[in-house]
Amino acid sequence: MKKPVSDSELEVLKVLWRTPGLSAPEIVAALQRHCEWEKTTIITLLNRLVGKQCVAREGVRRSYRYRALVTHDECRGEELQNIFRHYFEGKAAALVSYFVRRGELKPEDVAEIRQALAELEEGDHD
Amino acid sequence: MKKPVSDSELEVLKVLWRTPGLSAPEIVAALQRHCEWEKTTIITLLNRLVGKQCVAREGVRRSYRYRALVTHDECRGEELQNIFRHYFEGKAAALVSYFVRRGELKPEDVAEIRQALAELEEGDHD
DNA sequence: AAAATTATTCTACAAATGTAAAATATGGAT
DNA sequence: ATCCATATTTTACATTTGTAGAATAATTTT
Repeated sequence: MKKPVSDSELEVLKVLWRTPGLSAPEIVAALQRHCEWEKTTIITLLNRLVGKQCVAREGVRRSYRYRALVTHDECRGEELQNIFRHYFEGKAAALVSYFVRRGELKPEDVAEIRQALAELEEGDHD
Repeated sequence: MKKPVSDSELEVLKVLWRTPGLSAPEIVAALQRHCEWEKTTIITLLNRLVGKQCVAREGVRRSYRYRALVTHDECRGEELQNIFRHYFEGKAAALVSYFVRRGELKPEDVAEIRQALAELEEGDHD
């Protein structure tokens, strides 16, 4: 059971997914371009991620480097699994139908989904 | 901004979605058929839901009746919106692609999704 | 070397969540 | 009227999350 990544922690992870190997100050800088968090807030989140083994820290004091130990997809997976089990009894189709019902799909989305499904069946032969 | 419903609270809500107007003891009984929670735990959750105005309580002491004030879909919406914004930048197609990539879609799912998309385009003319 | 700057750790604290025991109130049985 | 069973409220307490100030350590500048 992976520890869950909280919403705030996720923001930090996103930075590391984009650019692995950043230092804490670099992460802080990157995040502060878009949000209002204090430096220490961000570092707390970073450390919590290290504690959860979602991020690894390497190097020596004053020049630590961080990189994500969980992938974007893995993380989404965790959360989706959750909502999925709780709300859709694990049925992906129910989830998609849900979006369809709510009219949240734009024409491009529909096209893209069709595309994805088609590719799925491509590789499906035998 | 609706207050979010926690995972445990959700279980209680589910019971009320299935059968509106139950009393606390009835809710307890229903839940205990599937889980291990103590009576007081369940009632705490119920009260928190009332506090969040997700459940209404009516009647007089010793025979209160409860019913959900939020729908299944509304609740899913909240959570999905969230994960959605956080992980898929709000793109439903990205969500579907995700499932496709992970091979989580069974043939029935694919069929169901196609179906749903088709219906969507039906109603779409003009 | 002392001072200033910067990186990192510690400590803090409120709100939310998961979980439930203890206390109390009330209706029904005797 | 008293006691018992049951319904409801209070209180509790650990953990997680969001948020950050205070303290400390290490490096650079003067």
